[in-house]
Parts: sequence; structure tokens; C-alpha cells
Amino acid sequence: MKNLKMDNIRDYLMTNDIKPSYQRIRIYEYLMNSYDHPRVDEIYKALIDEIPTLSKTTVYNTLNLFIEKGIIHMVTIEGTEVRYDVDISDHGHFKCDVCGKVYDFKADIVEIETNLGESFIINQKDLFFRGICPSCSVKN
Amino acid sequence: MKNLKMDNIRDYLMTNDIKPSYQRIRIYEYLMNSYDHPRVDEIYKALIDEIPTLSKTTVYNTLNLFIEKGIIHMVTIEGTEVRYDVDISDHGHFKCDVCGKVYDFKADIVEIETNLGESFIINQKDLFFRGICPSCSVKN
DNA sequence: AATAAATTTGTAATGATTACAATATAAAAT
DNA sequence: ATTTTATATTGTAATCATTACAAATTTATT
Repeated sequence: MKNLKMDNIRDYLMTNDIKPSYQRIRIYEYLMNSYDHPRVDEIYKALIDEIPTLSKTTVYNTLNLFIEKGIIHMVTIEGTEVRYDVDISDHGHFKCDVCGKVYDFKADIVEIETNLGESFIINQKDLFFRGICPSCSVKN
Repeated sequence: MKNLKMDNIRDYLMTNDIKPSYQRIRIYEYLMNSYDHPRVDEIYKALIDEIPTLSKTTVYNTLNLFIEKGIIHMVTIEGTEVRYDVDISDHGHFKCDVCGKVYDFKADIVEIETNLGESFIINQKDLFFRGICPSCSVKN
């Protein structure tokens, strides 16, 4: 997807009005390199070895800040499962009910026609599919 | 939307392999007559006066059973907020970020083109929009 | 170097959901 | 009709994710 190095992440955060602390850079970097829309716990566990002082509160604070500034999206397919996505371009998510993996897919969400009047101001559009992925359907 | 009476709900539940206990009938009836995609807590509070012995666990059990049997859908727009919807036809949800209300809207979700191969088995499609609703945008 | 501002951290509090065992109800068998 | 069996409901406790908050640390400013 993207391939920013440390300095570029720093610049990217600053451009978006976020002071680039070490923790923030590392959390963004991790999101950037993970393709499975990680949960808070996964992010925390992945970084705690390298940043031994890291607090889970910091992960929450940072993710909420990123969302507020619009550089990541929250992905909620099932109610109890909150995931995060650095890819804020127009795309959908598919979750496999068997293995739990979340796949990205392309879709022209912008083009979807609805009966919402023009007086509705739409800020975000999300498309979620659920089912069984190819590798799981082969196994059965 | 639908307009089933007591006896019809009973039949409807039985058709879907659900034994129609009093609690299950009343919970389904409440969902049927509410247009705002209620949360568990709202369902519980709405029924506790009429069913004083009602337990919140029963509400959870019942909703999970309904989902399992496919007669309701879980609606998750934001991670921490789980709502339920008896309307299992093809439609989208719009949530107002100001007043929090959830609106239904029509959309041809089935027609959306994606790059998911045919080997993906899709069981459910959901479309979520967020923004500001007409009555809230007028106020500002 | 001193002060102020912002960030991180750890602990405690909250709230939603589930696990589980006991009770109550309904269905089946005698 | 009574006993037995299965199913559903209930209440309490446990779990888990998230937030609140204040103290400690780091960074920026004077």
C-alpha cells in the first residue's frame, strides 16, 4: 500500500496537525505495514517489546486522535470487534465468518444510488460484506 | 413496515424454527414496531414494566437466537454501539453524528460491483453512511 | 535554566456482553 | 394425572474493551 519511511511518517503526521511523538510514529507505521486491520490489542502486543513503557491508554488515545484528524478509519463489522485501517480510500471490507480474516476489496461506493435527499450531509461511507473466504470454503 | 399481530408473530417464529415463548414474542414485537434500531438497553427498558421478571440475559439470548436464525440483523455503525433491525431486506443505514439518530435508506446493494472473485461466498451485505441529518444541519 | 504546555503512563471506573448454575416453565412419557 | 425430560428464563459473577483521571514524563517556550 503506502511505503513511507520514518521521516516521511513524521512529515505526514505534521501535515495533518499531529505532533509526531515516537509512539505516534510507531503506531502509524505498524498500521501502515499490517494488512489485516488490527485491533487495539494486536497493536499493543506488537509494539510492547520494542516500546516497553507503552501503555494501552496511549494506543487508544493515539488511534482516537488519528481518527479525529482523518488519517485512519474505524472498521466495525461486528459490534464487539473494532478494527483500524490506514487505507482511507474508497473500498469495502469482507470478513470471513470461519477464519475471521478481513479482506479489502474494490467497490465504487461513491457511485451507489440512494433515496437519501440532498439535505443529508454524508461524511463517510462504509461497505461491509460477510461470508466465507475462498481458502475456508475449500476446506469444507 | 410489517404489521403482524400476536398470533402471526407466533407463526413467524415457528416457521423459522424458534419456539415462541412469551418473552420472544414480545421482544420481536417491540423490534417490529420500533423504527430507530434499538440497542439492547432500550429493548430491556421498554419491556421491563410489562414483563417485570424479564432478565437482560434473556434479551441477549433472544437477540442472538434471532440473528442465528436469520430473522433480524445486527447493525454496527460505530464500534461500541450495537443495534438490531427486524428489516432484513436490502437497505442501508445513515447515522447522524449530531443527534445520533439512525435512518434507513434504499440502495441497490446487490448491484454493487466489486473485485471479489466468485470464490468468495457472500452471506450478508451492509452499507453504512455517516454525516449530518437534515434537521440537525438546519439548526446550525 | 526555569516555566509552561503537551504527552504518556498506570490505575481505577464504567459499561457491555458472556458464562454459568439455579430456578421455572413447557413438553413428553409413563 | 404424575413423573420425567428437555428447554427457557433468571440472577449473579466473570470477562473484556474502553474511558476517566491524575501523576509522571517529555517536549517546547521564555
